[in-house]
Amino acid sequence: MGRAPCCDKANVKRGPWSPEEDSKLKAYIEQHGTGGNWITLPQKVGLKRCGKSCRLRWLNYLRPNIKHGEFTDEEDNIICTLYMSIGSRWSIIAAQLPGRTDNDIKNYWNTRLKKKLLLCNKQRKDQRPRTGSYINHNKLEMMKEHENFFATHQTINNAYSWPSQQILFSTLIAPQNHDLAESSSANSHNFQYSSTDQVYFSQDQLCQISSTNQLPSMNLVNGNTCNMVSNGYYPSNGVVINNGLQEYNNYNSVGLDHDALNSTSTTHSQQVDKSVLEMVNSSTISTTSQDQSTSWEELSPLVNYPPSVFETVSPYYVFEEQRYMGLLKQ
DNA sequence: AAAATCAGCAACCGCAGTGAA
DNA sequence: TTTCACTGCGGTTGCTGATTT
Repeated sequence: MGRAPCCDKANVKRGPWSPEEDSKLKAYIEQHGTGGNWITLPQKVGLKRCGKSCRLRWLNYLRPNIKHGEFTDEEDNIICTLYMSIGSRWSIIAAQLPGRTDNDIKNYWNTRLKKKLLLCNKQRKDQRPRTGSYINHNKLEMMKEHENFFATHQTINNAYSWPSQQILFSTLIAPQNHDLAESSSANSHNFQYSSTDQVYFSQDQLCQISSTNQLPSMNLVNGNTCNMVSNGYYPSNGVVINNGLQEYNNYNSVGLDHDALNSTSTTHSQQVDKSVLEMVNSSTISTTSQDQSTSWEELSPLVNYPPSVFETVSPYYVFEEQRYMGLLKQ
């Protein structure tokens, strides 16, 4: 027994929207809003459409400031970086790209960006063979650097008192103290994440952390801007996820070493996001249909050890979801 | 020129989370 | 505490135009 359908499928129109339907829906919402109830909206508007269909049409096509067309390099970079770190959480990724919808980004990734990355990777493989000794040497160095970083940035790990205004930090690794996330349960309630892969920082702390970085800025909910932190994640095992295509050829990238990743010291391995481990273990990034699945081996060269990362590194990457959620509430 | 294949993308489906009753 | 309607999201489908054979 499944759940009841949201509408009478026999009596609703499906398929592409006509210009008339678009203008009806747009005019109604602009005048009256959604009323917080999509299910009853079609009836009010006079459309023979499912409420979910109306919602989708509005969010993906009709609402103001929707951006269609070519993605910029900067947008490519943001999508790549976030996908590599948080996976296919398209709504979160969309929150970083004003005017873009999650559906747009999902389609763009599946049809073009992924291929672009794979092509890029193939070219690199042809040009620059890997060596095991290089991997091991750099991993050790990275781990040492990482230890030093945390030793000198204790405020990041030990700041347990949070001012009221908070934004979400999502991390590739769980924070040193998982209670950080628990302590913000009221906020975490608003976001659908497990407590092990998120932690909240106040805006003050965020700006303090980001003050040394060199990456593009990002708009916060209150209108302030904050720079993206670092040029990649900085997980405790020393693996750094690159910030995208532009830096792609600048680093002596090495592939992710499965054994090394799984056998890092206990405290480190415990902090590696389990989804990453799953990807590594399965050697596959789950995408959509089977023929579109992407091998982790193929994409792993995006996981880099860029030497320059230590000059400006901060261990976390920021992203902000509330702007997008705000749009949804409009 | 026609058929087959591919690529892009809009739209749908169904699950999970949420909150009100 | 439970139930259920509703929303939001990610995965998937299928249509359409472009390209290749």
